Amino acid sequence: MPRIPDIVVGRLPLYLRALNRMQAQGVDITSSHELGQQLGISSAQIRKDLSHFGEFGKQGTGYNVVSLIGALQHILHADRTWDVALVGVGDLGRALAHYGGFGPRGFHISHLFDADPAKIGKKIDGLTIQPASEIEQTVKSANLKVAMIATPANTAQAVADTLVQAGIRSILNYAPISLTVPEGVRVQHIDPIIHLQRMIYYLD
Amino acid sequence: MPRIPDIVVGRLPLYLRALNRMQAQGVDITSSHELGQQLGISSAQIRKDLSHFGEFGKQGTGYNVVSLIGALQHILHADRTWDVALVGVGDLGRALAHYGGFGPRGFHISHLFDADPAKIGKKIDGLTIQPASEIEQTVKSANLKVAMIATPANTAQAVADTLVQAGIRSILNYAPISLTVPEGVRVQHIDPIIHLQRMIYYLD
DNA sequence: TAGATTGTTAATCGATTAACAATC
DNA sequence: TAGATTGTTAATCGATTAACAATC
Repeated sequence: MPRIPDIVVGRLPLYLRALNRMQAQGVDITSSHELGQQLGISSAQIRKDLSHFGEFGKQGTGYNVVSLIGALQHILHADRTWDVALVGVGDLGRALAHYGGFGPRGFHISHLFDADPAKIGKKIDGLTIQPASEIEQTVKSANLKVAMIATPANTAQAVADTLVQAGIRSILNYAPISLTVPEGVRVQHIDPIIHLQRMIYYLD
Repeated sequence: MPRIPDIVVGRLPLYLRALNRMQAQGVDITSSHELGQQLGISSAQIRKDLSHFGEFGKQGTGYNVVSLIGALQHILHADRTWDVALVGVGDLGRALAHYGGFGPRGFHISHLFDADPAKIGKKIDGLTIQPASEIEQTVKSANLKVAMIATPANTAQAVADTLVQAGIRSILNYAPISLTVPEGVRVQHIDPIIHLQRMIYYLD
């Protein structure tokens, strides 16, 4: 497989989400044009992106929704279930633990951690909250590769360091801070303030 | 002001967040190099981005943290408080309503809406949940421009249409669906699945 | 077949980076 | 002054788009 630009990989999940929606609505076949309209992306870009990975369509017809979903899931490694550690069980962490959208898309929150002694041992949806001190050993023995951080900003970097130390390679960070991680570890940041500020620039 | 590329505007909030952190740590002066290291961005890019808006540094010295914060807040329109409507008060909506990070950054959740009759009239942090049927009138009379959607996917587009109809121009969407909005309305999507899938591609 | 859409190439467009004169 | 860092220009790099032959 040739080197794929990050920006191309980043769009594949958007295609997959739109295709899943089409499938749920009973659509069998789609085209790069239709997909592009739904996503606000040009049809040429969609065809170009897909062409990095193979040929998935049929001239004159378009793409079979189900088989393109399968192909994209395979490319993204979303054709299996990934266990995920969640560190920080405050309001946001609890909302994430309850969120029903992970399971159907192949992610399973398998472990919860928190630093607050009052929370240790409590259960959320049948999952027991473990002390933060157990992160390293637990993540290692469960061989987890994916984690979410939902702690306050001031502890997020230390948590990330511990997670990486334990073998985590993908971190979804909800703490409002830029995390520094070694080469080979991926971080994605979710900070609503950043998104809001990107938009209010355009307001008067 | 010349036309600024979206991608440049999109980085300003990241600069602002890093600078706020520096200020909290008592740092008075920084440089494009230091800022870039913290964010994983080249120093040249930071200087180029800022140069779209004016001259904020001093040769040989760098940037005064406090005054660059002020300049960026002004550019982004983050030097005032924006009232925000929140539609959908499930687990996630409640977590957002409780989140303490909005106020200090100039956002104030001023109205809550939900479609569930059982929730109407209940209070969260002193704010009464209003019925979704009141969105249009309330948003208009409060002259709100910013909203967050935290409803299920199947109602998000209808909610967005109503919000836009009522004058909302910036939507932060937590529902896992691509929203379609008219020209002149900005949408930012927050969907953890998308971010997770972007990362697992790189795992084996 | 006629119509439609893919996959791909080449051209265009835009963003990033390197380098340096200006200057604090 | 000597050292450092800005703001900016020009060069490089990469991404997007337009266009079309291939073909279902």
